[in-house]
Amino acid sequence: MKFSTLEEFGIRCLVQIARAGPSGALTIPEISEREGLSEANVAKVLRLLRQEGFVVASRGKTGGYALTRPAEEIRVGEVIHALGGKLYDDEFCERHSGGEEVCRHEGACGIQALWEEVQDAIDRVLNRKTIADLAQTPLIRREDLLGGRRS
Amino acid sequence: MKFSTLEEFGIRCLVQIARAGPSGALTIPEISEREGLSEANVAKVLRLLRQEGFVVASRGKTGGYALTRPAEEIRVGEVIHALGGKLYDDEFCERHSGGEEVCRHEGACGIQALWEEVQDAIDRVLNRKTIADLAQTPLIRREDLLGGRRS
DNA sequence: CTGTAACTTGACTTTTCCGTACAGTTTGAG
DNA sequence: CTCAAACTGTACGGAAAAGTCAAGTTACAG
Ligand code: FES
Ligand code: FES
Repeated sequence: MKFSTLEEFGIRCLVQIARAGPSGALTIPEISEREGLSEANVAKVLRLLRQEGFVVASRGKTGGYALTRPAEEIRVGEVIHALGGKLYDDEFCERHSGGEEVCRHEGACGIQALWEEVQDAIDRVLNRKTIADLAQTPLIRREDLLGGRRS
Repeated sequence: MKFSTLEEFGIRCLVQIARAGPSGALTIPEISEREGLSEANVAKVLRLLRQEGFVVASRGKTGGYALTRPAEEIRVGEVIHALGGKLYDDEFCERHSGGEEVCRHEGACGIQALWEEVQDAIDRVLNRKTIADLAQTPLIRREDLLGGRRS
């Protein structure tokens, strides 16, 4: 299983904006440069984030994107959910018309139960992390990792 | 995020074979009919399952697929892992050449840590379920669900 | 005012993933 | 021996995702 690029890049962009400070903002070129993505691609992701209400854009020469809420209040799960949909939705079982009645709507499908369990496990992890948690990196420097022992 | 169809169908096929009993086997047309998938697609999935060592095929007029191990010993996580790869692998960070050193190999990347956490949560759920668990459905009948209260 | 730097939008191209088709090989029943 | 029923492998076409491009709008600096 894997995340879509929209989901991943969405998180990355929000984290970068969060690092600009509580009332700071970043432009598309800035985010592009810092995250190593093309400007066009960043623009596409940010458009979705704006439509979903996570960021606001100001136009013009001094424009940029800013968070609509404090980074501490944006749960990662929200973003993933808004950008990527669910693993198991209500239509899921409808798409299978297998010959066995038991795997349709009889409520006794092991696959269905397992999928929901996985979805819950993922959501639990994603919902207890916020963008702020990801934004405040420990900022370990290479020197600390290598030569921290002596000298 | 979502599972690939190979991952899902792989599980479904193994569950069907498991229901044929410990030493039973099923043919492609049988699985196809029971699971509601095309025969060509079932064949494709089973080929991978065979190459990964989960099933053995016997050819000829009385052929079919059987499990190589008891269903109780096949963990769902194994199958997903063999068919779909990992959410976060070692090359993951190499694919990002962002401008910030901190999100490359400095060991202080919040995204990387989160992804691993999600991967672990998924694996925990998938590894405590076996194909046998999914194969033995409670077989709840519609009457039990509706009129179990009286009469 | 004017020009530049930024956001906005839709369409387009590329890539990847799925499902299917088909031509082959094997095996056992009759 | 013959043939039908099964597996095996490759190759093709469509659909969805991912990424790109170009033309337009907005707003501030100067
Ligand atoms: S009933 Fe939904 S997957 Fe089986
Ligand atoms: S995602 Fe790997 S270092 Fe940031």
